[in-house]
Amino acid sequence: MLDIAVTIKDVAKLANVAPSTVSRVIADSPRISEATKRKVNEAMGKLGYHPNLNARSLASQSTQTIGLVMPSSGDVVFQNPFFPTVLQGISEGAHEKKYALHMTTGKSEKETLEAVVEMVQGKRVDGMILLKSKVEDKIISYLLKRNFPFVLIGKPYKNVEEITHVDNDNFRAMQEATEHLIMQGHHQIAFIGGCLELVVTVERLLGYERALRNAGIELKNEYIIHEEFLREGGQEAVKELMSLENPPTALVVVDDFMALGVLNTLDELGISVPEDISIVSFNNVLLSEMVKPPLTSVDINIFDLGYQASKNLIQRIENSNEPIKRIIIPHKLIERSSCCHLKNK
Amino acid sequence: MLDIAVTIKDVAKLANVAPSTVSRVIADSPRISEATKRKVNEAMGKLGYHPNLNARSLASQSTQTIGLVMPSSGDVVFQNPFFPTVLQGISEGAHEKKYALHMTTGKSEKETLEAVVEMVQGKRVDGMILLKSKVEDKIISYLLKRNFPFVLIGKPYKNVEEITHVDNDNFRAMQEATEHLIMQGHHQIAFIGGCLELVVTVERLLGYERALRNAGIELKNEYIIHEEFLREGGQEAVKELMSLENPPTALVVVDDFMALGVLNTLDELGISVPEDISIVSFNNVLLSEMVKPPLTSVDINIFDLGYQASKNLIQRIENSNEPIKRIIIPHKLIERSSCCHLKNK
DNA sequence: ATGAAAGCGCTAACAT
DNA sequence: ATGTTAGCGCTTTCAT
Repeated sequence: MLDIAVTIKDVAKLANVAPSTVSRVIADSPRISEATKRKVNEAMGKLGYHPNLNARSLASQSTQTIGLVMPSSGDVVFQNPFFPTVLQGISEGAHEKKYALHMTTGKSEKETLEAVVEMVQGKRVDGMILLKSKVEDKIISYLLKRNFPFVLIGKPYKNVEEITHVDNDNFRAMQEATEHLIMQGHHQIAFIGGCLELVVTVERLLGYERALRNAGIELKNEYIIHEEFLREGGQEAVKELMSLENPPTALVVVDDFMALGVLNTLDELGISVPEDISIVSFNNVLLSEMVKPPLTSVDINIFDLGYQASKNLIQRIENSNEPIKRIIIPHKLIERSSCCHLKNK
Repeated sequence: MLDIAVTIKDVAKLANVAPSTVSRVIADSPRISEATKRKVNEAMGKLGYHPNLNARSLASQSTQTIGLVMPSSGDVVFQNPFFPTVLQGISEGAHEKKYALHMTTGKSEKETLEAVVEMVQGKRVDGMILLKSKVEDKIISYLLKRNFPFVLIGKPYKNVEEITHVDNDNFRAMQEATEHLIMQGHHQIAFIGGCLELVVTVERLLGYERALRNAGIELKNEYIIHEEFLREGGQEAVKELMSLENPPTALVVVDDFMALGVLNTLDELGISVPEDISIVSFNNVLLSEMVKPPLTSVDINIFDLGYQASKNLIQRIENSNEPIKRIIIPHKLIERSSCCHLKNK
């Protein structure tokens, strides 16, 4: 590799100043005369100088970089537009403050923790963004113990008061989605959600239950389904659900992609949406308006989740007195054609 | 931030050896006695030592990191599973060799180039992966000029012999897709593709034309459409196409998401797939099997595109004599229900 | 097999 | 306003 490796010394020599002066010009220090600034800048231009960021990071103990752990290859989340969209938001927020992103993957929980330790203690990043919290989260414990800046996207399972996090009000979002169906006359509403170890699932389930209780509707266990699906497993679940003695007339589904799977299964069963059954789903990704019927979906503003995460992380990085925050990103029910009033029988 | 910053010196002191010895143990140098290795490892464990990677990078002139420029927020590619999937592949390949990823975004071409220069000259990365090549690509020129290791995903517009790239045989892939339709009796086949400035579009268009020519079918300009769509623009295009005097009986579409848009427009027009018109699309993302009708789609193995890119980049990084390569990832036509034999009239 | 010492290229006190 | 100098924490000759 061609590498003329121009250093600060070369610039200093050419401009006839000390290396520290060059350093100050780079940092745009106020106490350098305009004259020498010009002189130095000229020299930098001539030599095609670019600072060695490793050296800078080493000396200044800061990297202008945010760390991220990607979901591992096998993870379902990858099939889903959530990850790219939140990444886009994170990237945007970082870019605005001239921060870069540093990412690694972990295939197991153990590997993931190691990756985080390497980033943190290896001093590769100034802060971290966590994409989900697990019930007993070692990464969070680790970061908390070291008092290392991080923000969580989602709601922490514990230590809520000590963790800056950006999240939706998933409880209310789901409550409102359910109420939307109730107002359309539905009483038999089933819940189709993901893994119960994820805090978001728990919150939404609670919101669903609250809406039913408020309306004086009895909760039924058979109406609650947890599936990773996007795949076969879910089909069975839906079939069972629909062959109950009293099948639901409406469904809340926690993800548009899942909803698409449900849609297909219903179609196979000869059940039509929204005539026979109404559906509200979540995320409002592009897909939801392209599918048939277009899905009524709760927009949780995924991009903003990421954007606020990096923005607030950087604030915390640059000011260690920044208080712990909980940032709630607004959601909005987008009505399309997958719901309708229950026909009176 | 709590930071006890254990350094190599602390370990050395505790183990009663010189810092250089510790360094050798970390590098697992063969000329250190097993005894001291044990001693040093023990000391590292006791102190919770982790090497400072910036210091290491500075001293060793290597980062074990791969650079990447993300498509900017506005970019269409973000709406599409291509990016996350290829990223997943890249990440997997990097992870296997213990490389991390470093990413930034650029909002304009100028910013993007600056981001690359910062990574390269700032010595933040050992090599780069480029996600697309433009016709006159300044980034490629820059990397080539500096002789900096990089691999391109896609086909270079020029300097093909000097650039390691991983790509599909897009010409053949599209030729085969078109031939598939021809074998089903279709003669009136339209092409719906993206921006002509992307090399991939050009290649596929050529493959389409070749297939038609080989079959002695006349090419019609009205049958060729270029749209970014996923959105309104495309709808119009499809409507015009279908109101031609001789509308096509089959469509090749370069992307599953686009195909979904087309499907919707056709539905509005009361045209049914595959009865009235057949469709072959590209990418074979999860969506294509969930949509109705399930799409016949060319699987281009997006994950592998990314995986091979990082794998080969790392080979090049670790051995500067590694030859320039062209890696062709196989494609495969996955037949589903969006195509059928043309009914004889 | 191990130690001593000189950098890697930068920042930041401290001097002037 | 600018120069001098001492690190940041590691790797790597060169000694021994």
